[in-house]
Amino acid sequence: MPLGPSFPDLASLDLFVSVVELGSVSAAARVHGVAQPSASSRLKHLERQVGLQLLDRSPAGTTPTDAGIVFAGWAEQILRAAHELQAGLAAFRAEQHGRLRIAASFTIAEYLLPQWLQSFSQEHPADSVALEVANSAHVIERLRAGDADLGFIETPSQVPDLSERVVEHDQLVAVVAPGHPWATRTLVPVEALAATPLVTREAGSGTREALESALEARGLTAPPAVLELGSTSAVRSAVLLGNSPTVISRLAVADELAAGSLVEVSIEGLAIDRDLRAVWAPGHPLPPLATDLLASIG
Amino acid sequence: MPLGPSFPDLASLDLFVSVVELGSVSAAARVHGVAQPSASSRLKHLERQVGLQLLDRSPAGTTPTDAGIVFAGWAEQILRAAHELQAGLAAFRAEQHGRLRIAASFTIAEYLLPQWLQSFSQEHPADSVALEVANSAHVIERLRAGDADLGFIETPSQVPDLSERVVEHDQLVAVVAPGHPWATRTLVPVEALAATPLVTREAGSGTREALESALEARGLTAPPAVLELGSTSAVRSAVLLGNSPTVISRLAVADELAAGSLVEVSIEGLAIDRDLRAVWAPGHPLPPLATDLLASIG
DNA sequence: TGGTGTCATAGGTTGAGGCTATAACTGATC
DNA sequence: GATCAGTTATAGCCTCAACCTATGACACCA
Repeated sequence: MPLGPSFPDLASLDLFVSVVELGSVSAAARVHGVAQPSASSRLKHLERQVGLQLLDRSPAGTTPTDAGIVFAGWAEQILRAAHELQAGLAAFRAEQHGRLRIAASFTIAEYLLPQWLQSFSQEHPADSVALEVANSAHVIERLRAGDADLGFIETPSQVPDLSERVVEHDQLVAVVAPGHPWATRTLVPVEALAATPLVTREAGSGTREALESALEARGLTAPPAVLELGSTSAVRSAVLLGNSPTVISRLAVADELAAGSLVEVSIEGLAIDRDLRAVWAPGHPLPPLATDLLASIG
Repeated sequence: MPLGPSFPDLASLDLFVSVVELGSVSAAARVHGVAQPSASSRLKHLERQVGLQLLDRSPAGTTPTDAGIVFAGWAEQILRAAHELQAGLAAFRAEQHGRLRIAASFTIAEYLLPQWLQSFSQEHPADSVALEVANSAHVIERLRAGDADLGFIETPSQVPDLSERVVEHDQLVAVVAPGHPWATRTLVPVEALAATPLVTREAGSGTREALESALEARGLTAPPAVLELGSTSAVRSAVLLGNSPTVISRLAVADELAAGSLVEVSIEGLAIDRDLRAVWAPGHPLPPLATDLLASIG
């Protein structure tokens, strides 16, 4: 569902947060490279858009109202996500020209990497990171060929010839809409899952593969996909409307599960854990930048 | 630090995600209430801004490229935060006219409530929620006066005359910049903290109070504040630049800690836990909407 | 071989938002 | 107390970005 027609501008939110931080419209205007009257008018427009008084202005400076303080917190969440996108974008654009070349699988690139990249770029403003996204097999290829310094993959098996370190843990989980009959059951048998058509994300087919092999290990075949979609929010709408479950990386639906807009279903005897691992070629010694990145991931 | 000058528009990101979901520029244009050529040109502009080809167009429809898939995932994170802000905003505007009147403390309103409100408004599109933000004492007042149906507070002590339920757990943590000497120490004594000037957020003074009373319990007085700031990102910059620690709600810095842009410091013998609690007047029976909300919080 | 869908281009119009210049006010300093 | 450096708001002008309608080119299905 689209955003409201008069939703505030990213630039205005950014400007507003700067005003709260700096205590002055003029100072914020300077930081943003615009004239003070422009900033002033943008802020007035912002307040009219949201229908709240956000700032107390005085000839001595500007401070947020109570509503403004809370609003600034909410706006910061948006801006944080925006900065992460910006960091990811820079890495995408850098392609082969980066000082540190990363190849990552889809899931990792979407949900983990932006945060890493953003904090990395804050600590190493001079060094650019190049990002390439591909399935796990291709990531390994790139490392072997020396076209990437550091890879991130999600395959369950170990890779010979490569050094590795587990950096994160993921699970495939079954989720349904809150109104679905499964939502209230404590345990659903595997057979029921295998017999139910699924909505699938089907971007990196790594998740699909993992589901299939887990079911085959129990002598079952994976259920047919009733729909294959290209984005998480498409999956979410389809699950909500279509009454079908989906099996998807927990990372992709962590927020929905926390908010309760999707419900996790325990499948009896089916736990698909997978380690997300950093990998690199032991021949080429790991560049210092890569070591720094791995260290900051924790 | 401000966003880049040519950062994509929220509306364009929203449009792009819709295209990925629907597989068609025309369909996305319809959903967004704009003409197809406008959508087409906005998307082309978006691709020029980010410097990447995001879509494969054909007379049969439009599908995202690999980069487009990942980009859509990043964009969805921004849009999620935007929708949360929108839900919070609606609650702010509703003031006294909402069917469910909530009064919440600053920390809860900033970091927890938007997510709850968003999933709630999806499940109850007809019912509006009114939000008022105040310190914990004032929240209790509003409940007693019957001006609010449900309150959320963060005071450590129990409140007589009110029913309550713990909904979340919070901690005050000490954090420093990654380069700070404390960042590598395993344990810092309380006395060192009490002797060090702090940067503080100082929005809801609940956090300040909690720190003071915890220190006083050990016979210490709280350190002077070297700076009092109005927003989390202001605190973050001050901590990074000024080499001072801060003591702040873990909720407020959870993302920074995860990304490694701030580092948590364990203070010896100082653990300030506090329960975040929903409270309501037992006299007035809890409205069904409030029950639903509490249930979805989990 | 229409018909219905897709997307792109062209041309014209409008309005939002920017800038400069100025005014009104506060608080600190001399 | 007067001046100076700081703050924000208003007025007027201008430009360019973004929209819409109309049209064209191409693909797929019946």
